[in-house]
Amino acid sequence: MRLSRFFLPLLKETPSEAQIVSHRLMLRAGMLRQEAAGIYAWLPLGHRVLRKIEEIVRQEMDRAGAVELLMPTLQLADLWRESGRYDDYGAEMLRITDRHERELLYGPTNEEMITEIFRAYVRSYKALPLNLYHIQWKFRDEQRPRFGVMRGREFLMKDAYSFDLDEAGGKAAYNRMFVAYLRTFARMGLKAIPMQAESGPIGGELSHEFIVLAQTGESAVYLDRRILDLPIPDETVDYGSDLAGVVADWTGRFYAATEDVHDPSRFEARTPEDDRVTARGIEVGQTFFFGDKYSKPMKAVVSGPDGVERPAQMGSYGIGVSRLLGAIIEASHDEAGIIWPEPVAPFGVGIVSLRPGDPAVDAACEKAYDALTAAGKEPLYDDTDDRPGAKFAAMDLIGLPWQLIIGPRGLAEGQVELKRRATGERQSVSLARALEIVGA
RNA sequence: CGGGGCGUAGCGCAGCCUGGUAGCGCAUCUGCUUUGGGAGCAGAGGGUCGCAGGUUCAAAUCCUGCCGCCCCGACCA
Repeated sequence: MRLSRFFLPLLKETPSEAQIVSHRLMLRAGMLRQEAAGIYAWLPLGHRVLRKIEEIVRQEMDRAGAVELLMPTLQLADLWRESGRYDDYGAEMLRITDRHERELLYGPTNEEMITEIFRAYVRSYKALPLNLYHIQWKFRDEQRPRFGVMRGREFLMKDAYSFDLDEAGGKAAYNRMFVAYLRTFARMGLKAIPMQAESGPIGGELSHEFIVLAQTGESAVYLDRRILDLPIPDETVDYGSDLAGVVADWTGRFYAATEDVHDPSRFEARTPEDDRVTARGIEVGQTFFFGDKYSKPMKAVVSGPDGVERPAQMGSYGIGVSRLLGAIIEASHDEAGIIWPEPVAPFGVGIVSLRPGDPAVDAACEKAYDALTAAGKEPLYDDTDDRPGAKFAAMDLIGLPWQLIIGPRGLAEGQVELKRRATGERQSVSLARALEIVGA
């Protein structure tokens, strides 16, 4: 992409509504525009990151055996009356009436709808286990939206729903999602720690919150340092095998709790003083196993091998896709701007032309642009007439992993400059060598 | 939902107390000069002062109501 053809409305000054660093940086980097409290338009740069995150989530869900579908944003109130949650949910649920006076709601989650779909088609244990997921916009009418995408009202969420015949099957499904979550967040460059959680309005007794550690996190967390060194299952993990051991490693060995459920005396009893860490965290996902909480009232039953019908054992598994943008920035930035982990960066390499119009500079930039494009590195080529200083500041702000700086001075000596955004490290090398280093 | 604050040009703000018909910086546009870490000079465009009433010869300014947004708390993916 040529910057002169892109839409990247950078702000030099910080809009006054933005309080936390991720919100400020997303606005300044031209990723996001607020349209109403907690409701945002995703500008091209933000949209590219959103899609990258979504794709990682999708790949890991598919790998774990989940099947993607897409449910609507609007749901009938009657469906929610079946589970009893229409009245329970309160003012957080956005309720809408159509021209026929039909009561609708903008879905805050989809347990009822997925259960309705399941019961319409699935009758036999032979179709199980089944895990269906979608990535869709949700709406929760927060009393006080804040922190940009970290706590918006409209947000993009991946939610998966597992169906099994019995509790053992349901817990195995839970474990598969648990492992998939470890992998998903790790692939985005995040340390997300599963912590014992309250299950809130979703219900159920088995639940974990996945918490990203960041100094600016919304809530305090307490954990055993050693949990940070536990290995993440690699891509060869066998989702057909028993994963209870992996889950037990992450949940049973070391203390980790959010402030809501923190128990100081247990923390001190289980964790040596030197390993006790108090930090702040951002919740990016939550897993629930809730058995027949929805399947029973909604009559989603399957026949077992014995011919007896019983309610499906269900779990649900959410990831805050749009919130992850904020969480990643909170965990990865400096004074100059964002530092994107490579897998979610909107572009892989920024090419900075220090003198557009100079034949040698133009030729070198074009060559780099073609090579990087061909190698799938998704370059962003700053071919504008801005001054060098402005270009450097812009590149640092938008946080691409690499900056390839090409100017007449260096080219005269056969060199370009390659800068690593994360470390600030620069090296002067030949263009060919620079392309080799970034993998083109 | 309790408490507080703010709505003036795309962004950041001053002006309001003490009414006299709107200003600064950045950004934008034009020209010239510049060009390796957010350039300089000269000129230009852009605002029903959140909305609706009211007071007044006159309202950004005073009064009333409404709307929107932000912050602290309670609550939450």
